[in-house]
Amino acid sequence: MEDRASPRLLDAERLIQARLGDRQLDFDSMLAVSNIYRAATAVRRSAERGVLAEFGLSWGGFTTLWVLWVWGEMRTADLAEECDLSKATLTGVVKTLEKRGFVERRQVESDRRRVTVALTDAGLDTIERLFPRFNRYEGEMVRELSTDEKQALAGLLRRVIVEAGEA
Amino acid sequence: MEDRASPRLLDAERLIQARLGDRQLDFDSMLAVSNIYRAATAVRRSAERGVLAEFGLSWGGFTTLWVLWVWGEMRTADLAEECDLSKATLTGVVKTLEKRGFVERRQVESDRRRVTVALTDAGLDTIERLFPRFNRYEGEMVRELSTDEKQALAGLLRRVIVEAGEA
DNA sequence: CCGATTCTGTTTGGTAGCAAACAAACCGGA
DNA sequence: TCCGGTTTGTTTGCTACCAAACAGAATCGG
Repeated sequence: MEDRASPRLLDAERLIQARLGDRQLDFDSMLAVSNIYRAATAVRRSAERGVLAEFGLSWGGFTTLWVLWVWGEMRTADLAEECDLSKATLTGVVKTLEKRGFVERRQVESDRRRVTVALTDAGLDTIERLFPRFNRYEGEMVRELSTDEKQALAGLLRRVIVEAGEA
Repeated sequence: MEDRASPRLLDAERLIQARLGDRQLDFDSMLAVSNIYRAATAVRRSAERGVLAEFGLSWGGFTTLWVLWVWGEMRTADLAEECDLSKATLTGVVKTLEKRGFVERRQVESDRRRVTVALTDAGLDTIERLFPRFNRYEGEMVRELSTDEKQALAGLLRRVIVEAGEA
């Protein structure tokens, strides 16, 4: 019942419960939220040290390439929105990707305030080679879960995203 | 059925599916992993802009205070481990918390390489006032979920943490 | 046209985060 | 006693990330 792959509680959780057990607190919500954060950190770290390191990309850099691949050339503001980054952060990420030769900036003729970002040939080649490997890695991160469980997880998280996104 | 609180897919997910639908990919795993990350970002951002901003604390700073509150005075290495940060990062976080007067470093007599970190009175006062509010905020982040769903979410994530933590 | 306002992306100034290099302290064997 | 090897926390050098301030460009009212 308490096997390695599916412990009822992590050790840390057990200790916290023991130390704070008599205080009045919303333990279920606390575990849900803190596990969201811990899982995200674990997943990101694992990806950056594994498949992304081989391509010299950070999580944010990968996300940006991925979005440009899916959506094509985009205005800076839309790209930031889609990558879930502030436009200030995106400026930096794009700068790094430009240095690596993966993307290029293009001035918009009709409105010279605007800038679009597009994949270069090298960037396209990279994301096309990288994405299948990244997707396989994603599968490994959740390989303990059945298809139904993956969908349930994504669905539960979706409701948290909607809720937290508004607050 | 497709109400705001519980959409089957986010808009972005729908678009990605439309654009990549004919490629061979593990869509379930992709959605699970990317929603983990998006949810964590949303939760962290919301907390930092809300309750944590009032106390001038980042997510990492809060975590550190919380761990010290639960566990008491700790060696640097154990604190980093428990906060899920590298020891290099922890040095910086502790430095910031020291500036704010929330924690203090103590040289260990028996082994002068070692340093422990402990809450100051101000730090203790802060975390005792902050934690109940933070916990209430956590409840709001997942208020759309029933108790069973919160536990299911935490349990599914726990298995991802174990898996990703090893890879 | 012209001035005020709005919009867009970048810069600034700060914290956070990591890996790798580092220095100091400890330890163990000769 | 001394000399390698190990452990511990910090420093260094880098990217990422944000909010707020900013500057240039567009736009709209008159």
